[in-house]
This record gives sequence, C-alpha cells and structure tokens, in this order.
Amino acid sequence: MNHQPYYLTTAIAYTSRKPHIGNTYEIVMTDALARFRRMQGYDVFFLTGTDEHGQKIEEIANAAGITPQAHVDKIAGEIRDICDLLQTSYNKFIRTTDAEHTKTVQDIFQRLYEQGDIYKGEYVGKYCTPCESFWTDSQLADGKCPDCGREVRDAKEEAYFLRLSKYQDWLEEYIETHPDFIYPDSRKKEMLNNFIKPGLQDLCVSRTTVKWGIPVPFDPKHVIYIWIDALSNYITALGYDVAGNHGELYRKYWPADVHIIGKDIVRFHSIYWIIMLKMLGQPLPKRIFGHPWMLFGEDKMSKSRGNVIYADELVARFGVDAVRYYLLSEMPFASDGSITYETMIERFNSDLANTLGNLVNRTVAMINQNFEGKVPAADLIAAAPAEDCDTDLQAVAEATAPKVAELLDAFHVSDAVNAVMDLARRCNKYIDETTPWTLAKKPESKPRLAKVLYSLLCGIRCIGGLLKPFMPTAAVEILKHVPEQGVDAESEFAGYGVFGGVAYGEPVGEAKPLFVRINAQQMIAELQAMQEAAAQAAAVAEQTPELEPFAEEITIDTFAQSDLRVAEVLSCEKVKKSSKLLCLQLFDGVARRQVVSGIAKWYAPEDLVGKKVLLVANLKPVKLCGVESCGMICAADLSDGSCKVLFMDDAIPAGSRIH
RNA sequence: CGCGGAGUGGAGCAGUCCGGUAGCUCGUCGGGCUCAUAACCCGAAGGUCGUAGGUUCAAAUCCUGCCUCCGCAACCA
Repeated sequence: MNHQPYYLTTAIAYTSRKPHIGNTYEIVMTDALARFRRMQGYDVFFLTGTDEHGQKIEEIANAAGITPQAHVDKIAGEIRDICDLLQTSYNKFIRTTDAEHTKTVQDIFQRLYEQGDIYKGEYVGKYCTPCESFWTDSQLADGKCPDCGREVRDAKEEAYFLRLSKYQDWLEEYIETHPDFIYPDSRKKEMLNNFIKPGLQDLCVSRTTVKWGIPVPFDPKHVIYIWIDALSNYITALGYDVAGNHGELYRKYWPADVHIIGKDIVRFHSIYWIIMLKMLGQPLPKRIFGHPWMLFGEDKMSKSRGNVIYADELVARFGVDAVRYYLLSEMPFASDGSITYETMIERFNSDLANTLGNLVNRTVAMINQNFEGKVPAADLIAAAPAEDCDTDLQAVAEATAPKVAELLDAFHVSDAVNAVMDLARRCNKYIDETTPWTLAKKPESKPRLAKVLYSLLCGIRCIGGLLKPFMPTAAVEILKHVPEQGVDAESEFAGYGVFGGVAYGEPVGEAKPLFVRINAQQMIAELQAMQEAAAQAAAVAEQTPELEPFAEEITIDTFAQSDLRVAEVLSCEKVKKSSKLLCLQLFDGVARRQVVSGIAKWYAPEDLVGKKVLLVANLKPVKLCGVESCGMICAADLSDGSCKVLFMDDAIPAGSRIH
C-alpha cells in the first residue's frame, strides 16, 4: 500500500466576479486526479482558493460602494460554493487575505530583500495610468506599456524588483534537463523560446498606486504586487516558514507533485514562481501542467457576448455527475475544448443514460426477476463452465483499471473516462452474446444465467469503482447495486481491476434509471430561451455601460500642453508586420506627417482617406512595429472593446487648433 | 523568414515518434433482439488522411515547398 504524500494544486481564482463553467473545468479535473490518487493510496493534499488583491478588485468594490474586503468575501464565498456544488474534494481553500498567508508573504518579501534578490529601484520612469503599472525602460515595448500597449508618462516612482536576470541561465538549463517539468511539451517550447532565451527582465514586484494588497513590511507605502502574493499561496497554505520552522503540512507535502493551471499562466508559474523558490532555497514542484480552455462553441465565453454558462445553472439542469462527466470527457488533452448544449445533451443521453445507466438498470432488473433480487449463490455459478465471451469480458474488465491509471498518470483525463465507458459497452455486448432472457426460460440453464449475471455485476463493480474519481455520486449509486465482498489488492483503485468481489446472496436493490434520458429538442428550446434572455440582459447593461472613472482634476494649463489639431487624411495603408496598425499620411495644416494608429480591426484604409480627424500634434514620435508615428489620432473606446475614430466637420480647415 | 500547434468519412477525435489492410465515439441507413431508459447488439454507406513534389518495393506516417486555421509573442501614441 502506497502512503506517499501527493500534493496537487489549482490556480487560485481571481475574485473579480463569479466564475463561469470554463473557469470551473480546472478544479473539476484536479479533483478527479486527487480522488484517483487517494484511491491509489496516496496521502493526498489538494489545495485551491482565491486570489483577492489588486487594483481591479479595489475598483469593482468602489463602484459597488462596498469595501474591497466585503467584495472579496462575497465572491470568495460564491467560488467556494461552486467548488462544493461540484463536489470537489479540496483539503484546503486558501484566500490571499488570510492572516497567515499575508504574514508569510511579508516574510518572504523581507527575506528576498535582505538577501539581495529583491532590490529597490527608482525610475524617472514610465507609468501607465490605465494599468496603474510602472515599468522599467527595458520592459517598455517601443516606449509603451507592455501590458496594455497604451502610452506611458514619466513618473518618478520607487519600486522593488525581483532579480530574475540572475537566474536565467540556471532556469534555462533546469527546464531543458527536466523534460517533463512543463507539460505539455508545446508549452515548454513556448516558454523557452519566447521568454527565457530572449532574456529575463527583472520584475517589478511592488506598487505604490495600489492600496488593496499586502504592504511591504519595511516600507508600507508599497504594496506587494500579485506575483509574490498569489504564487506564494502554494507554500503558505502548508505553513511554510521563512526561518525554517515549517508547519507539519509543509514538511510532509512540499514540493508539489503538480500545479494544474490554465495555459495562459504557465509563464508565471514556470518562470517567476520557480525562480522565487530557487531564491528561497526550496525544492521545486515536480510538474506544471498547463491545460487548455473550455470554449462555448467557437467563442471564448464572455459576459458581453451573453454566452456565459455557469456551473450552477448546468448542475440544476443536468446534475453534478453529468456536468463533471461532460467537462472531463469532452475536454481534449492539449487543444481547447468546446461546450455546446447540443453535445452536452447528446453525451448525456448516449453515454450516461443509454450505455451506462441502462446497463446497470437492465442487469439489476434481471437479477430481481430471476434471483429474487439477490446475487446468485457461489455454488450455482460454479456449476456453469466458462465460455469465450466470459473470459473476454473478464480480460477487458481487468485491463481497464491499469489503463485508466496509465492515462491519468499522463493527465489524459478524457481518454481515461472513455476507457471506463468502453468497459460499459463491452458489458452491453456481453448481454447480447449471452441472451440471459433466453436462459431464463429454461430451468436447466439456471447456472449459466447465474454466471452471466454475476459476471455482469463484476463488470459493473469495476465500472462503478473506476468512475469514482470522475462522478463520485453516481459511482456510489452504481456500487450500491453491487454488494461488496472485499478483494485482495494493493489499493482501492487496483481493487477495481479485480473481476470479482461481489458478495453472494446479498440484495442488489431496486432497478431504477440512474440517468433519465433528456428530451433534446425541448431542453434545447428552453436553454436557448434562457440564453437569449441573458444576451438581452447583457444588451441592456450595454446601454448603461460601466464607465471608466474620470481622471484626476487638472488645470487649464495642463490641458493646454496638449496641442490638438484638425488634420486631413491624405492616404492610408496597413502596417505590414501588424494586424492592428494602420499607417496614415496626414496634412496638419503645415506639412505632411505620418501617424500610426491601432484601428485596423475596425477601419479599412479607404474608410479614412479624405476625412478630417482630430490629431494630438505634439506627442513625442515613437516607432511602432518599426514604423515612425508622429502624433496620435483621437478615437473613442466603446464598451465592447471596439473604437470609433472622431471625424471632424469638413468645414474646419486642416491645422485648426482645438481648445 | 518571431515561437509553437493543428489540418484524417457529416461532427468530434485517435493513429504519425518506430513507414506495411485507416480506427474510435456521435450521427445516417439496414438488420437483429426484447432483459432494459424509443434503450442494447450486428452490419452498411461515407475518407485522393490540407496541397504539390521527393525518398521507398511500400507513405496519413519520413523529407522539401506551399495553402489554411489556432495558440503564444509582438502590436491599438
């Protein structure tokens, strides 16, 4: 029996808003793996939780007129409710506002500062107002904010930096000599080629502009930025202590066996987090698995598209087990999966109702009809010789547990689920091969009938047991029909690779449908109605959009520093190397000038030629994708993310100044 | 030439490393069965394996060019 510790984690969920079903996939998958490892006998610790600090949360709370703490309490509660609703078996739910976490994060920051891995920098530097972020010169992308691409302004700020550059060579070598560390392989290549090999920049790890966060202990006007705060949760949750007086959990479970995260944050885990641990002198997690995303149809789920699906709505309609089954069986290993109501209903009917539920139901019904509802007696079964289909069924059943284990070892969750369903299909076929209803008509076939039905119960026992990681409730329901006798195996999981273990003479219970077939047409009509209502609500919300807060008050002199002019578009073409940029030739009243603008997505070059636009004439020239841009044309940002250029009255001559 | 992934019957995927009869689930059609939830089992139709070349006795698989899609990066002054 294996009692080794096994530690696995999900990313912590950001508490900006209620998570949709795509966000939920991760924790369900992690839960399946956690349950699987427990069944194998591992001493599992499964961590999840919420990431609760940051500017965005401050803003949302302000807009709602509540404190950030009140906001995160509410959302963290909702997130935890969803985890519970989906029956995820986490051992701890950490919140980054927990006192213990906060303290340890401060200790980590202090320690890294003392040993020189965090240093205080000051820049006369670059500050992005919308992002409230500031950047070193080397971080700027062509003089712009690397996060949002917008303009940055000079600002004299001091901030703390994490010395990533020092560990670049070490990290590169580590990743290359540990081929399974970043998984799947394509993510590893992405990290190496796009981030590590080009050179790591020191990372700014504090903010003075954000208030909702953990203060830097020795310099409280700074707040510790997300990286050190959020990533540390994996060790603070276990009682990591900077001085080495670690809690029992830490001593037992660290390093993590796997961090399960979305593919979008592989970078933070495989670079920042790993280097932080190296700095702290702690062992590294064994593996980082970046999973794909769940899309709705072809699109990413988003509230403004009105196509958001929430876990609780699906559970209300299909039940927890079906939702879990769908998420786990439908998501491919490496590429993005897609969720649609049609496929959800289809898989429910064909897999859960027809193949699985019906198998259990018909088997139990036959035992009720022919053996007074009790598992046939051992001597009766023994009186029937084994036939080819018996040994084949047994072979398939016994091979299933090892196969599932192998697939789960490699994180091929959907293949593992499908392997169990294959066994259910084999059982159904066995019923047709043996035609128990014919056997039931002849008294002399009673031993054969007993053997057939017993074999089916053995198969169902394997199926029920192996489904435990994926559909905990349904698995237990199935196993209730298969009275346990106990088998000799090295773990619970391996026990479900044994064809047998069903107690003779015990009642199998009443035959009732496990999953009632869904009327697809009717359900889809209902769901569509629901979705349309949601889309409509989104459209209504659109009319009263959340506006960006107004900027700080300025004087007319400050405004006068901006030289706004009317300019005429002489010609316009796309910038070759970019999907977003148009290059415009303008007449500004005096001369011709070139301006590059990121509006290619919404305007074709010919839409602009001959129009008069509003030009910010005294912006410092910059290069975008290698093309020089002298100024900026003004456009309004719409709430759907698009934008509209401000066209001026034709009667205004080019060069007119705006006041 | 920024990095990486993918193109296989109507849909979704496996097979490609290591060349040798193209496989699975769903759907369609036909048949069987009746224990069971209009369920289950069998069979059939349907694929120039993105495209053009090359290597080979033999290519979905190896090599080269090209096309298309996607992710990451870059990119909205």
